[in-house]
Amino acid sequence: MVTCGLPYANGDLHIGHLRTYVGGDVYARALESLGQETAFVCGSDMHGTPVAVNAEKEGTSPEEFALAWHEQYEETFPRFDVDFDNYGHTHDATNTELTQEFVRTLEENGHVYEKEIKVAYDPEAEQSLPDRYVEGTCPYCGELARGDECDEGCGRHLEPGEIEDPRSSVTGNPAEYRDQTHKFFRVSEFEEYLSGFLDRLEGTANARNQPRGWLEDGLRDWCITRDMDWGIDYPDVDGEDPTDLVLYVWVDAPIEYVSSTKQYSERVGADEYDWQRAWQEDGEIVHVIGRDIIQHHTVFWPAMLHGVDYSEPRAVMASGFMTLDGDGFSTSRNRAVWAREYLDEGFHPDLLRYYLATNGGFQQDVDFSWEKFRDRVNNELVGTVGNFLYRSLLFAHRNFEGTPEAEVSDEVEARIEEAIADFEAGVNDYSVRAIGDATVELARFGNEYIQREEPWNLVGDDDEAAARVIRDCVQIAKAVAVLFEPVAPGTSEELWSQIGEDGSVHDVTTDAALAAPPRDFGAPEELYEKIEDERVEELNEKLESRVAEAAAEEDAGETETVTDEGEADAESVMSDIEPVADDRISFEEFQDLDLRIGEILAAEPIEDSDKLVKLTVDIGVEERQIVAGIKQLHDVDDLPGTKVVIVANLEKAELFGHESNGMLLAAGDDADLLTTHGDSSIGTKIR
RNA sequence: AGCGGGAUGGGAUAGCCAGGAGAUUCCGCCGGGCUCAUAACCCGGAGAUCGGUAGUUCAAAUCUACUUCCCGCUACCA
Repeated sequence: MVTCGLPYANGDLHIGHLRTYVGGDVYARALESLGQETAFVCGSDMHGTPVAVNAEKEGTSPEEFALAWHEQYEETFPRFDVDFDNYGHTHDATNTELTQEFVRTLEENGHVYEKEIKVAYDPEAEQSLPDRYVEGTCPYCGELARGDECDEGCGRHLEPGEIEDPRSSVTGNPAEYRDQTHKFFRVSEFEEYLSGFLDRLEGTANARNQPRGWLEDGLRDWCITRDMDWGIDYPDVDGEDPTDLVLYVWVDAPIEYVSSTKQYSERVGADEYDWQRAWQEDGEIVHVIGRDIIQHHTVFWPAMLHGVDYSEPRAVMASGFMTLDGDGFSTSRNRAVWAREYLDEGFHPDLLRYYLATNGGFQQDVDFSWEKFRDRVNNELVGTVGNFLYRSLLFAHRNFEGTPEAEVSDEVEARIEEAIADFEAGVNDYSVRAIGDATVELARFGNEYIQREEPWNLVGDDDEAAARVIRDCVQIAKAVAVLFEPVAPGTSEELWSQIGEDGSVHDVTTDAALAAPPRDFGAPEELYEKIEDERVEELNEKLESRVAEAAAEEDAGETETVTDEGEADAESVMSDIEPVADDRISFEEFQDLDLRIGEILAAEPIEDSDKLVKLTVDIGVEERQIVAGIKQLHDVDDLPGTKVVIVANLEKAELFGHESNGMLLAAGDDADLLTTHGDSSIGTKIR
């Protein structure tokens, strides 16, 4: 039983997200290759306040909003060969019913109680304000804080009602507190159980260790209801509806793992896969998640499972995050490589799968850059794996029209067995990386072997010896197809048919790696293609200009329409003037800035852009081309002759295809240009 | 503040749980070979006292304690 953390139906998928899904898919496929009965399920996470709020912003219903994203995910995963046996969503009937059943059982077993708590309420908008929809002053450190946590200041968790001067982060209205009865899950009584559970838990070290500290601090009971419309209704208990609240999103989200398995079971029949056996009897459950949701999968979720007498997870594999050229992905700054963008660029999914699966330990953070991507594809997939396969199979085809009549040597048989053992060890260690590396190392051996045996010198001289060598190489090629299937399902399938095999490599087990290949096959084709340097440059330029453009738009004060986060918006509601940054810079750091007086010589608007203007600026020592987001705010024809202040040593950027070599300083949304009052000459340094 | 993860030749990484010849792989560098193959592949070499200190041990990258520096989490970002 393998599951992947549910994607939250609130935005596009980028390749950082894919790390978890590719990891889960590789792991599930590898289990199947080892002959294990496996179900691999997932679904979209539809509920929660961000979906409700973003739907409202777009003027649509939460259901419609979430479903649109759900459909996109459902379509995207298969394109990366992430092949779930079932992909559902938390709002479907199966999950709604099962979630309510879970909660009813928890109630029956005495794990839930009611408690009156203070809830923030916006009297003007007539709505209650759950979680982070409240902002105010932290009672401990006096910093601006969210309703549930002092995120900027001391980091303390805040109980409802604690925060001072509460305001709605949506409307800015002052909030008041009202008493409301909520349901609480008695997590605290599971402490002992969970402590034992963590001792038994397998998977990555971060997932096993991180929750320990939390447990030692003592668990707080968990409020499992929210006062909003979007979500799964709190179920009837004893025939009565005890509350008109909905369940907290983290209650119904993990239950989707079970629901999705149930749907799979119902589709293929319980003989084929029995969800109840998997979840309530002797199933071995492996959760593959991102490391940000470790707590939910190692504390709340096992407690819930235990509370309803289901099986506990055997392992949690928590992936590290991804960075892009060393910095974090940022959806709001459009600094990301999007899943669909990758495919639109025409890259084979196997290339990214290989990179994500083997570029570092699963729990390690991994950096992505197009350069690194190119290097690994060209050196390892093309140079090592692809080259070995192509040279071997081409040689076999030309000289023997397929697999030569000969026995596999003991050496090669032993080496393939070793690769299978490595593969299996990777599965047992929850190491996606080891699973992938086992095959690449086998191919590396293949290259050494063919080089050492030099069959090209044997042909015509000692055909029998040549036949033996090539027979070995074809066997290695077949083993590569079988063992590389989890990481590279698409190219492995191609390879499988290249060596003349019928059926699908997805259906065979690792035993097939040692079985004889078909006698005849045709000329092979190259499985992997090199990525050229120009291509990498192109991709980097695209990324840079996109980021620069997003930054320029933000500078121009156009963030309102950007759908995500909402937190940036919230701040502007609180106050029109940004507070002065707490972090002071040193005088030396200030001196790093090369600020100069310049004069605009020429200005022309950039086509297709709302606000960008291309300027030629004289900065004394030279003339510079600078692109600035000021078109709407100034009459472009009036700009020449204006003295401005520019940052001369800012790194170059490309915006809308135009190089910008420096930055113009301007104040606020109106792009009020900075200039001088005296007669400082052009090129004067500002200090 | 607490907790988690990390620190390994110039760069990037494996090994650590189950201690054992001065350590993996990829890139880069130097030299050689081969010519079947996608200017690819193979062989050899230079280069690291495995963040630091102290300990356990016949033996420490690996275990223990302390310490420095990065990254993250702390209850809704994969």
